[in-house]
Amino acid sequence: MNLDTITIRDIARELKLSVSTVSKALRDSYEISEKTKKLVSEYAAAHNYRPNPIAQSLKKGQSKSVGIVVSSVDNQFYSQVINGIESVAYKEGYNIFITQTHESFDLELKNVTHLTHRSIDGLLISLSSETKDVEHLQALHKKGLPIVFFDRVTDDINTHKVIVDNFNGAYNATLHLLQSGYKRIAHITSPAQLSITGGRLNGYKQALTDNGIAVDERYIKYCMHGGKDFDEIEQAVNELLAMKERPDAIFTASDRITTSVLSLLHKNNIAIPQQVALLGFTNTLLGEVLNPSLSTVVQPAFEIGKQSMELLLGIIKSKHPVTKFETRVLPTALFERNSSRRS
Amino acid sequence: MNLDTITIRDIARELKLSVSTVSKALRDSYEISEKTKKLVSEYAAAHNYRPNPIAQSLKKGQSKSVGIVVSSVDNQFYSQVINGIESVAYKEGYNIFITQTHESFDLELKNVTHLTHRSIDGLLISLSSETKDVEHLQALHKKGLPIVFFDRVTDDINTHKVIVDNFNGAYNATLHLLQSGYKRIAHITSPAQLSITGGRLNGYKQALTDNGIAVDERYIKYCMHGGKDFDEIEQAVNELLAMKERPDAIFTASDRITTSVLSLLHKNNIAIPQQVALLGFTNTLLGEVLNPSLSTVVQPAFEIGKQSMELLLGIIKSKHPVTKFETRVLPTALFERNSSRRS
DNA sequence: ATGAAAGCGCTAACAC
DNA sequence: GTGTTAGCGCTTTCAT
Repeated sequence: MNLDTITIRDIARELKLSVSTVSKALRDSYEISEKTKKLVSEYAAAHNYRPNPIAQSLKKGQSKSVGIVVSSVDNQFYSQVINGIESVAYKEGYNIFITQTHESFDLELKNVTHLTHRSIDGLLISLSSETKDVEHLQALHKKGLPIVFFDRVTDDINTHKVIVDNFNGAYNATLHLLQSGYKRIAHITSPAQLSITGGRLNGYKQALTDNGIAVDERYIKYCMHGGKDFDEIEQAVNELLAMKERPDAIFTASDRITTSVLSLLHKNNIAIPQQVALLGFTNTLLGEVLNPSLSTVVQPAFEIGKQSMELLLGIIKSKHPVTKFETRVLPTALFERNSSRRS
Repeated sequence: MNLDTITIRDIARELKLSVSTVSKALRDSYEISEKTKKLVSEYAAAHNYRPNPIAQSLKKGQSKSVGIVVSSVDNQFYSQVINGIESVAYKEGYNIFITQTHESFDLELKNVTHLTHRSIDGLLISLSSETKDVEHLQALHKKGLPIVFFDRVTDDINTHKVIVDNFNGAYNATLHLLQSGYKRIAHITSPAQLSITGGRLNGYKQALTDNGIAVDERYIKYCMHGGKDFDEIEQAVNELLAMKERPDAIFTASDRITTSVLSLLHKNNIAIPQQVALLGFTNTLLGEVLNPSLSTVVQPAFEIGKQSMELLLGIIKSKHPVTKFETRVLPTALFERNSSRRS
């Protein structure tokens, strides 16, 4: 739809000037007399002129917009990250476009393609849980599109990244469960190819071995769709509950998985933490008021978004190609509540 | 950024054809021979040609994109609505841009302006809680921008709307509290100017008077920022708790308010429902596992999004200006759980 | 200080 | 069946 009724051409015609003079006057060029500038800007204001950003983008190849790709905004962690991104974007006059992959590689590809073709100046992305191959992003990166990864990153592309200390977050969480007296600690996590999975898994394993407990692979369950499918989480929980040596605690590795496991334990009438304790990564604001109050590993989501956008703007605004990149690792916070109370 | 290295011009040069022939071949025009079409499309595929939608938009004044404006994606209701919108948008080849107002009129204006200037074909919007004047939308509507309102609508613009039956949702909720034995039922709601506020307030009042209970205005609290500010909700709760005739139940009118009130009652060590019962509008998936399990009025959020997008596409695709509009009113569902159990 | 004109990538009248 | 050309709204040399 073309809603901008008045164009630079209209102004030129009315004021008996050329389009270029009007364009320059509007952009406050030194070539134009103050008198003309005043004339033009007043006419423009009076007629509510707005430059057409589509035409500007086409011409300048720059859009003052950045794209965001997350798996789902229906997730406190990502919505908080987005708020952090917005906090710096708006301040700098950038607009953002939010898209969701729903953990699908195809949708990730589609969204990234659409965003880049609508001329974004940069991309902020957390990979879908299906994504194994990042060639689509590699290609864009090589063409010079500024990209910053957060949360779920890839080693295959050298650019800025903002993540949390997944290893220590998981280590401390598992340690807390051990210190609370739990011995058979299960772990339900995302697909192995996700960057976050490895760090959290290793932290969990290390805490066990450091405390003289052997890692039992039967206690480790992967949700291939990153928790998008309630069914796969249910299957994991059911398998754990059916074990002869049933785990006495579950450590969950992502937002959706954590809250879903809580629901499933309720559904199965499992007393928490008496029969099975629960502690997991989640940024829900409701930890305190869940039944029982939920022990959580919380990520500084707003800060992740803020720093990601700052780094992205650094690349966008840089005069020279950026070749030196950094990976920021932020700390997580452990909230010990009743779901992991000493049994 | 211009990332589309290969353009229609490049293809034309390589194949020794004109740009228009290539353009037509790509668009499968009847004027072009099969042989040429094949040649062009194969070359395009081989070189990963993608049309530049910016240029297409500029030319055609059409973008195959729609904009969404909600107060915050950090809200289960809106994120579910968005999923509903996406479900039909993707099927029809449309992309969506999500923006947030954070209940600010200024941000609403800014987002709407940005979206329309980036050439969207239509707008789906739920008003911010600050919005009293809809002139900015009125102007776009008059210029012919297809708009569909959902959730928080306005009477001042005649277009399609998708809402829920707020009156009956609130009536039935209040009735349930009355039937459970509660007598002094407070109501915490959004600002009075929001469309949803009136319906819910009236349903609440009607249920009281139908049951011989006089409406007491001191029991009705408005949160001027729609629950965005935790502080204003806290103040409302504190005022209610400090009353000599303290309410024995609270009926809350929106997602954020409901969960915040639950947190606040916990914080004040109020036994739910023994001291104060709680029931409210919310689309949280965690109702069952809250402490106590939370009685809720749930909206068909996905369906709201789906129908809104269908109606919007109806306007977009219509050959003639649409003048006959409808308002769809969907039912809410009441889930009776422990927070409103008979005391 | 101002204007003419080219061009961003594409589409579509209108030629040939 | 294919090519030429103008133009979407804007910016930007390059003239004047």
